[in-house]
Amino acid sequence: MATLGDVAARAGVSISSVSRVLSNHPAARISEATRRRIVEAAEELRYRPNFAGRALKSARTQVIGLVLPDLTNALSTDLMHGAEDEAREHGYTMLLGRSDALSPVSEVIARLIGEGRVDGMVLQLADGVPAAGIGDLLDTAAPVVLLNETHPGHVGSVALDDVTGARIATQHLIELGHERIAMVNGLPSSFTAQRRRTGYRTAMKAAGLRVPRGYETRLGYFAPDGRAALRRLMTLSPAPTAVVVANVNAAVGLLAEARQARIAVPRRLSVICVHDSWTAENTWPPLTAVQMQFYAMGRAAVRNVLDRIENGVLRDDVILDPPPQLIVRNSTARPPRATR
Amino acid sequence: MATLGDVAARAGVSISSVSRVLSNHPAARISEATRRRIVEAAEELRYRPNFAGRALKSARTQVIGLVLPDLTNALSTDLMHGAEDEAREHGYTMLLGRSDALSPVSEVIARLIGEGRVDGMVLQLADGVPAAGIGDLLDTAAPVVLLNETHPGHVGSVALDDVTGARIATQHLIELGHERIAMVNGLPSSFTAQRRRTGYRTAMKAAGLRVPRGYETRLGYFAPDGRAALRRLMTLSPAPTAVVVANVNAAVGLLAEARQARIAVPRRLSVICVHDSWTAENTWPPLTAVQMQFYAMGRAAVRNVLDRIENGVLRDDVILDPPPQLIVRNSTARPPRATR
DNA sequence: GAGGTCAGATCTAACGTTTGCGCAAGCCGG
DNA sequence: CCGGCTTGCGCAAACGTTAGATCTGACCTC
Repeated sequence: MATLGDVAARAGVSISSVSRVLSNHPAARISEATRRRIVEAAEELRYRPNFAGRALKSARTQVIGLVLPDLTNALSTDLMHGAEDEAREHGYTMLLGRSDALSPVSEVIARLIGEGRVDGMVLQLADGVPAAGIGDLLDTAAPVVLLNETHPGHVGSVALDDVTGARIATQHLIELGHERIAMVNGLPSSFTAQRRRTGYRTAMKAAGLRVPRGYETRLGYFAPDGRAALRRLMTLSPAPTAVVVANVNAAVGLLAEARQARIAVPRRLSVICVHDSWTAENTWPPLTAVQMQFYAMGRAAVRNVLDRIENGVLRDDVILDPPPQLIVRNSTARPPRATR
Repeated sequence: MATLGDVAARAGVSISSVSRVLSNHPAARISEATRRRIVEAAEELRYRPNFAGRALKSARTQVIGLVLPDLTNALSTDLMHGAEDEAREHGYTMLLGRSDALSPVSEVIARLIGEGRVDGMVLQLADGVPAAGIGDLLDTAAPVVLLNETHPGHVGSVALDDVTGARIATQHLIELGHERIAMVNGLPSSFTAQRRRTGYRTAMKAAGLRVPRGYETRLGYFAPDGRAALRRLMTLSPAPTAVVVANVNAAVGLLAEARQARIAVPRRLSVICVHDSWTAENTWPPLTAVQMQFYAMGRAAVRNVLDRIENGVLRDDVILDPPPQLIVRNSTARPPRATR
C-alpha cells in the first residue's frame, strides 16, 4: 500500500505537504499547483491513509463498538442497522461485539476501550446482569452509552419509551371493551419490564380498572416464558379476556401455547404485545403489536456516543420521536359476550 | 492509559524488556525476578497494549471484517454468531460492515482493507451484484473470502451444500407420494439458486418425475416473490400438489398468500423450504424446512480467512458437516386423494 | 590471565501519520 | 534599502509498539 512518503516522492514534495493537502488541513498554505500535483499523485498510487498510523498519532480510531448480549435476536438487527447507518454518516465504522458468559462485559470493555480499539461504545447488558462490575464503565478512557438501562452516577444512556408503549397496548384493549386485562412481563430485575409495568398500570388506573391478584406475571422475555405465563393465567378465576405481553418473543410462545390449549385467539382471548418485528406478522393469527423504534434507538445511541466524543455532551436519551405505534392485526378483538 | 514506558519506569527496567515479557517473546532472556517485577507493575497500572501502536508496528490488526448486504435478515444473525465465535476463539475481533447502494462493495473494501483496518474479510455480495468490479478483490493486500459465490480466478469462498439441501427437500415430498412438485426459486443470477435448482432437478430425475413447463419460478428470495410465485403456479393446469421453496422468507410469503387465496396447506398443497429459521416455527401451519448450517458457515468463513492469513492456505469450502437437516413440521402431507 | 561464551538487559530504528516550528523568498511601506 | 509581513514549503518530533543489534559483566576453559 502506498504511503504518504510514496506520494510525496512522486509529487516531488515533502511528506508534510502531502499530509496537509490530503487531510484538508484548514491552516495549510499550499499553492494551487502543488495541491494539484499532490492530489494527482495520490490518485495514481491509490493512496489510502493508513488506519494504524493515523490512530496512533491522533489517538482516534473512528470506530464505535456495539456490544450486545445476543446477536441472534430480531430486535438486535434493527438496532444494528440504525447504529450502522448513523455511524457511517459520521465517517465512523462499527465494531460488533458480544458479551456473554465466555467474555463478560468487563473483558469486552477492556479489550475495546482499554486497547484503544474504539472511540466509544454502545452497550446493552444482558437481562439479569447486575449493576455490579459496571462501576468500571465510569472511569474508562472512552464514553460508554447504555441501552435500556441507567446506572447511578453514570450519564449516557438511550432507552425506548417503554411506558408509553405499554400504555398504548393496554389502552387498545380497554377501548375494545376489555376489563379483565392481564400482563405478561419480563423479569422484575429488568429495567424495561419495570417501565412497561408502569405503562400498563397507568392505563388501567386511568380507566378505573383494577388488576386482580395474579394478573401480572413476570417470568421473562422468551417464548417459553410466555407459554408458562399463559398456563398460569388460565388457572385464575375469573380468567382474563385479554393480555398485554411485554415482548414479542414471549407473545409468540404464548400464542403457540394458546393454540395447543385450544384457547381461541382473539375470540376468547385477545393478545397484544410490545415490540413489533416481522415475526409478529407471521404468527397465526397475526399479532397486534406496538411497534418500538429499535432502528431509531440504534441511531440515537451512536449519536449519543458521538456527541460525547466530539462535543463533550453528556446525555440520557429517551426515544420519543417517532413514538411507539400501534399496529393492529388480528390477535385482538372485542371481549366475548358473556363477560360484557 | 498506561503505556509500556509507564510500566518500564515503575519496574525500573527498559521498555524493550517490558515489551518482551508482556508479549511473551519466545527468545526473551529475562531473569525470573525482573519478569515478576514487570508483570506486577503492569498489573498495578492496568496496562493494556495499545492497539494502534501494535498494529502500526506489526501491520496486523487482529480484526476480521464481515460485510453483508443486509443485516436485518434472520439468516445473517446465525452467520454473524458463528463468525463472531470463531474469530474470538482465535483472538480476533469482528468488524461488521454493510454494503449497499450508498456504500458499494468497492468502497467498503477500500475502507477496510485499503486503510488497513482489517487483516482479512468475509464478503457476501447482494443477489444480483454482478461479478464486474469484483476483480479488484484479487489484488488487495488482505484476503477476501466470498460467501455463497465463486469468482473465476479467485480462490477463497465458503458455500453451503445447497444441492443437497434442495435434494433433501424434494425427496421428502416425493416420499410422501407427490408427483407434481414445483420449485419456487431465487433469481437465475443467484449462485445459490443455481445450486438449489440442481438439487431439485436431480431428485426429480432420480424418481423418474418430470418437471412440467412453468413449474419452476425464479422470481427471488423475498416474501413478495414467494407470493407472486404461488399466484403463477396456481394458474397452471394441472396445478402442483407440492412446492419446494428455495428460501424461508419466500416461503413465509407464499404461505401468507395461500391463506389469503384459501389454498389449504398442507391438505391441498404441501410446502417445504430450504433454510430453517425460527420464523419457520411460527408460521401457520409451522413450516417443514431443511435446516442449512449458517452458524457453521460463519465459523468456516472466518477459519478460511484465518488459514489464509496465518498459514497461507487457499481454499474453497463447502459446508458438508453438519449436513442439511430435514425438520418436519406441519406444512407437508400426502397429496390429496384425487391426484394419487 | 587471556579469550570466549552466554545470560540479562538496553539501545535504536522503524512502522505511517500529524503538526508546531523554522526558513527562504517575495512583497510592501517607510 | 531595510525591517516586517505573508506565502509556501520542509524539518523533525512524537504517538506506542516491536525486534535486531549491541552492550555489560560474570563465568568458564585452556
